[in-house]
Amino acid sequence: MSIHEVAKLANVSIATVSRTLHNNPRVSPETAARVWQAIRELKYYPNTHARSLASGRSHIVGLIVSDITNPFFPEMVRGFEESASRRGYDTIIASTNYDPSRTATAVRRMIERKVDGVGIMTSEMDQNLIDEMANRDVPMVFLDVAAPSRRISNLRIDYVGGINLAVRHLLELGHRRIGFLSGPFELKSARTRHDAFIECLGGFGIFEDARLVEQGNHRIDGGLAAMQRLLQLDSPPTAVLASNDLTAIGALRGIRNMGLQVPDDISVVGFDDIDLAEFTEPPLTTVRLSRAEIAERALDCLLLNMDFGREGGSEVVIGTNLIVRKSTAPPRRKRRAETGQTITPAKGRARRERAPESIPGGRPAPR
Amino acid sequence: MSIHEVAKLANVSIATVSRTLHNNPRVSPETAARVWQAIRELKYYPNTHARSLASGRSHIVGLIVSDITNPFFPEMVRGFEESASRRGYDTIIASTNYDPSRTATAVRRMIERKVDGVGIMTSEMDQNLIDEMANRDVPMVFLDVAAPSRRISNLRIDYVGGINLAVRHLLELGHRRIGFLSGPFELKSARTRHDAFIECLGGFGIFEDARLVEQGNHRIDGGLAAMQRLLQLDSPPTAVLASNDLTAIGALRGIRNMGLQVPDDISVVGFDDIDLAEFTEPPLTTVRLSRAEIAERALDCLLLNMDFGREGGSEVVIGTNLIVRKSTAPPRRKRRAETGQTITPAKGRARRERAPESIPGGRPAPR
DNA sequence: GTATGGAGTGAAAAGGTTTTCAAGATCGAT
DNA sequence: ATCGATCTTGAAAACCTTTTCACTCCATAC
Repeated sequence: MSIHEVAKLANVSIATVSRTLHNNPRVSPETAARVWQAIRELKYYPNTHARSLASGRSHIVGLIVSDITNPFFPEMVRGFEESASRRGYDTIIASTNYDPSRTATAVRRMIERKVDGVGIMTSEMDQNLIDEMANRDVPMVFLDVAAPSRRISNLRIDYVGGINLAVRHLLELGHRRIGFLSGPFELKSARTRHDAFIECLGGFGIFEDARLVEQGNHRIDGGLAAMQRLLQLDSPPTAVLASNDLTAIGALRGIRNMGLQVPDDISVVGFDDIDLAEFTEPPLTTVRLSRAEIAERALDCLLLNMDFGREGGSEVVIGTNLIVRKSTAPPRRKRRAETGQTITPAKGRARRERAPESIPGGRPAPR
Repeated sequence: MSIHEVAKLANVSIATVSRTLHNNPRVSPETAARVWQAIRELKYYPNTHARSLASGRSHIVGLIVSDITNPFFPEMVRGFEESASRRGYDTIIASTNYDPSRTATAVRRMIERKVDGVGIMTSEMDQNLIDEMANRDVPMVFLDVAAPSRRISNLRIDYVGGINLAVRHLLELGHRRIGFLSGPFELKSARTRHDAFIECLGGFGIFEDARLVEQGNHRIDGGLAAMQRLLQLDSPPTAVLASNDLTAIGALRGIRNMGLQVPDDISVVGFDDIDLAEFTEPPLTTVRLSRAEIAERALDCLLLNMDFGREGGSEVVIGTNLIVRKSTAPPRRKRRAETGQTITPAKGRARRERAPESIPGGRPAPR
């Protein structure tokens, strides 16, 4: 059943039906009413394929993520799909699983579907594939990858700001020996976070100590293992910052496995604020990075670059802020758990940097 | 750039190009070679919209889930997208967020895109919408909703089997007072799981005790609250089975908050085996329900119903199995935590059913 | 009474592919 | 040499919509 039957029933031409469907003001109210009536009567749904073919716009946006199974992504996917839907676009999704061949397939599919834009939320993307799309004038938006260029926008995450907040928070609590649990260095986003950490520490006048950085894999098991290595040091850190929340959760576990307590023995700060962070034991202090905002901005960028043939891509900064929960506290203070459980004394480890000097340029610790 | 340019370059008609693209055996090898060469040379990608329009098949499948943010779904989405992609289909996704209007929109979009099939992984779906699709002969596959019918398949999850395994496991450990943390009864899937539990208990000759069932919301907070209510009972259960893992995780937390230990004071069993279950504290014993399998079978059903115009839908049973981790143990036995922590004695609560009678029809408890 | 202009509508082309039907070429058999 | 069968190819219709252009009315202005 097509526009023709509607036209026949409403006793108009198909052109008029089409115009009516698009609320074109040039069709008279009476005619429009008749047409809508016919549409309802026949339960007519326009054929998007014909539509795309004729108009050249598919009203589909693509979303490529590296691993939808990583808790960071579902919230983003949902936001993206929601935003897109609200603006009249359908979302076709691809989870590449870090596999280049799957990524290539995904790109091919996007091109074949003539997507009106694509969000690329994985940093591991072959330049050839990007070019392939660029050549076809597909607007793209990346997450923290490169400078914007023709029809290519970039969402720049304010890692430095977020990590600064986290580090300052720890410094204010009195920590001086702060460890970092990085992600896998193959991942650009992991490197960026790590570099921000080092830079930030430098900014506070604290020298880098390579032993305090351990590499995880952005998953729980990696965080656990990395934390265990850190705890093996002669003088382990009194606080650690993790490259993402999953890593932090692993760290929480690693610390508990050693018979230590968070935050009394060691403070832990995560990054991302995934849904789960609120529910860890103890609830995780973490740097929040709003996935909904990322999604929304991504769509903004895409639409901007397709609706007006505006050539230049934009760069928009995604802010971060610190969510203080229960996994951070001043160093070396013991306190009783609310449940009344007896506390295991931290097994005698050498500690240093006990002196609560004031933070360079900061205010005194809150307690 | 279209099939025409390829045709011109290869010096054949567009019909031949089309045939070549589909590996139609009636085009001679030499011609085919020439055509492929031209395709490569021009980097030609077929236009799927034209293709869909002409052929009537869109090679798109839809996937409707209730909330992609629920950890149960991402793994399924990934599996679905992967399976679909492997078979040459793109996936358009919709997360309805339990909102009927969003669901309606989703269905409308699916119809307009002329999806070749749709997986409906939310039990809350208006019959009108289903009819709308059925009238258009869209193959559908549901997760545990109704009996199969014309072009509608159903994946039946063996809840009863899984819950039986769990209950038997607990009985064998010596538990007799087993609580149930249900999901919200508005959700059909929650009711199904609850009913299976009651039925199963009956099968083992244990009477239902309504006080041992508390309702959560299939999320962590709901599980926590429900568990707290359960612990308020004069004689709380020695083990609880949760309607899903998130609820179980909440229960874990609720139990710990009361100063009790899992599994020493109370055993907890989850349902689903989400990725996270392996990483809870302690690791969660749970009934595994493979999302990858669900996804794969869903596609199977869909393809079956579209490729051959096979009218009848299928019903396929998705198996479940028990993954025993560390959250279950015999009741009332104290043991020291490996960490050497002092154990808080369970605050003097009345307990019953201590007698380790043998399980009706079961073998003796393993220890 | 004739231009002028705008509003409302329809006819038809265009968009890129699949698919049917027909035709030409080639080959083997008679 | 002719007929028929088989293989290969091309022409053209069909899929459903958007969009341009042109046309008809009708009202207004001169």
